Order: sequence, then structure tokens, then C-alpha cells
Amino acid sequence: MEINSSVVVMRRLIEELNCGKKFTNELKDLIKKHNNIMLAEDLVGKIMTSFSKILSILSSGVELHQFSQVSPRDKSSTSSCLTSNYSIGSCNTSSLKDVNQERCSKRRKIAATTIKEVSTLVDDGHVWRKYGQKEILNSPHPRNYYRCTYKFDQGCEATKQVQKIQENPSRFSITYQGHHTCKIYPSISQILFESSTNEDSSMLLSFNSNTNNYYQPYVHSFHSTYKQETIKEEISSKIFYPNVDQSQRSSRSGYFQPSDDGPIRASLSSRSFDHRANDSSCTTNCSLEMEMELMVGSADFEDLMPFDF
DNA sequence: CGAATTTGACCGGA
DNA sequence: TCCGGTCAAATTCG
Repeated sequence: MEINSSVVVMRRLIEELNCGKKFTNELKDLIKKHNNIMLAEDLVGKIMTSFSKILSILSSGVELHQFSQVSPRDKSSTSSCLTSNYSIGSCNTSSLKDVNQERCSKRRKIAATTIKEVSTLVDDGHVWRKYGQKEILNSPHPRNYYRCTYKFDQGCEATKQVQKIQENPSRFSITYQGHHTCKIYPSISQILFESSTNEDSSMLLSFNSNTNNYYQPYVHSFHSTYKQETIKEEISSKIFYPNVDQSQRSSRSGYFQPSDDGPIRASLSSRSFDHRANDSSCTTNCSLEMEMELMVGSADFEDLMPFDF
């Protein structure tokens, strides 16, 4: 098959898979509205995970084909688009004349690359193992190399490189390479992180009160099921605790909706009534929307608490 | 004592 | 031959 047409086929495959992903998400919403079918939701979560993996593999494949069409003299200009301003090594500009040879190379294969700039190094939801540190030419700061802890257990090929930014040593440049294929429960910071890169990922947070006025959040998204304990610790106590008397609250719900460019939109709806008056007619509904900067990496939720009814 | 990190060696592309 | 990504033995940590 001609390389050009294979690229087209790849792109169509990716497009179709994205559609399937969207439809599955819609199906999940439908199930949620009509029945509380936990098993079905779990299944849908698995389907979505599979889609994500397939897309990841196919994306890498398209990149390989695209590179193989580039003449040597064009290589530098093409690769610069993918590697951004930060030098992340020569892997992306490496010759791909022999894919089999590349597979055996110690140099990294071409993979999806994401570069983030953060002010503090905090948990990004994955478990990393440091495997190297190198002094980089013309840079005062060494570069640290991390791989996914589950590389050997589960064959997860995700890696990241962390380096202080020369112009601003208080900040770090983090280069993520490859996608996680390991099966772990991501933390909420990872949920937020992935929201910035998946255009169709939206999540719904539901807060159901029990008799103790304790709100049990539950996250629905194509990422399957998250540890509710994590959600409780990382979101419920920090973001969705408006500055009101808890006795006046009966139920709340909220969602995050990533936008195309930058800030994610968070919405909180609250239905409250006054227990002391014991009068259901006093029930009020209020809702608000807010926009907040996605604080990738730093995830300082204290700064994301503008709720004040 | 097992897991994680450190660090010099090794490897391959440019 | 240089540079940077990875390996793996040694060391440290919990």
C-alpha cells in the first residue's frame, strides 16, 4: 500500500475511533439517567479505555509514516513543530529508514509528547521511577529521567523528563512521552491534567448527602471508575465546600467541563433548605458557574476555592 | 530487606 | 567524537 494512502486510512481510523468514543460516552450518560447499572458503566469504562489505547497506538503509527515521507533536508523544520522550543533530545529527528532497527535502539521511539511548565513538582497522578540524570550542554541544570513504575509489570512505556528552566529556575519543564497503558486509579490531579489534553473528556461530579450531611462525590467519565476516597480527599474538602452553614445544605452537584483553549469550566448547583425552620417551602435552588485556570502539575486547590454563596 | 535513587558506563544518532 | 537517552551496579531509604 502506498504510504500516502495509508496515512489517509490511519487518519480516518482515528476519526472513526473518536466518534465511537463520543458515542460510548453518550451511551454512558443515557444509562446513568435511566438506571443505576454499575456493571454497565464499568463495561463502558473499559470500552473507553480500549479506545484510548487504540488511538494512542494509531497516533504513533501516523507520526511514523509522516516522518518517513520527509526528505532529509526538510527534517529539521518538520521536527521543530513537534518538539517545541524545548530541546527534548534527538529522538524526534532521528532517521526512520528502518523501523525494526529503531525498535532495537536505546533511543526513544517517536511517541506522543506533551510539554508542561510548572512552578512546583507535585503528584501528577502516576507513579514514576527515576532512572537517570544527565548534565545537559549549555544548561546549568541537569535533566532527570523518569519512567512509569509499571513499565515492567504492565509494559507501560510512558516516560517523563524534568528539568529546571534556565531563564526561570523556580519553574520546571516537564516533557511527557508516550501514553500510560498501565491500570491504576489516577488521582484527581491526573483527572484535571488529562482534561487539558482530551478535548472530549468531560466529567460529572455528583454529591449525594446522607443523614450526616456528608457528601459523597462520585465521578463519571470515560476514564472508568475512580477511587472515591481520592476524590473525597482532593476535591470535596477543598473545592466544593462553599462558605455556608452545612446544616442548610441538602444536595449539591457539580461538573468540570474542559474548554477548547485553557481554563476548564466548573459548575456547582446547590439545593438547600433550612433545617431549623423544618419548612420544605424554604427550599432554594442556586447555581453558579466559574472558570478556573487549570493548574497542571501544581494543583494548588486552595487557590481554586472561589465559592462563596 | 525490598524498593527507590544515584551515578558512571554504555550505546547510537548526528 | 560529542551529546543525550538508557542501563545497571552501588548506594540509600523506609
